[in-house]
Amino acid sequence: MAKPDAAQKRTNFFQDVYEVVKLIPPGRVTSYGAIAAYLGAKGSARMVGWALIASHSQQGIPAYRVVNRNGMLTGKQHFESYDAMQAHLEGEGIKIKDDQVQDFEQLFWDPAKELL
DNA sequence: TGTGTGACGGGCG
DNA sequence: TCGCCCGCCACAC
Repeated sequence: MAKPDAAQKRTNFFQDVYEVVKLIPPGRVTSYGAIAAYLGAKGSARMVGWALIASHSQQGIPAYRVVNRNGMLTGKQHFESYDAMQAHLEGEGIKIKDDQVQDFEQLFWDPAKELL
């Protein structure tokens, strides 16, 4: 792989998470555990969430399409604005009620299943 | 070098 | 049924 630059000292794990998140189709959402499982880091969903925090340094990372297993926008407070995450999701036709994605099971996008 | 933290998930009382 | 605890691995101090 490309030699690690001082400015790009991110591990492949982070980049891997970014790639998966960028593959999430509009109007769809996924969970941290699903991405972690797809990366083979099942049980380490926390790492995915950590990578999403660092995703702010990168562009084209629709982190707002990633929610927890309950479909709740747990990471909204990490966005530019407290309601930015909800606004982005609603902009794609996703209904949000009380920081929770409506019809989450229907909008759920599993990378290990859809992307395969 | 070691300790603590964290946008989670699953299990147990 | 609701709530609490433990486990996972990478990064920051």
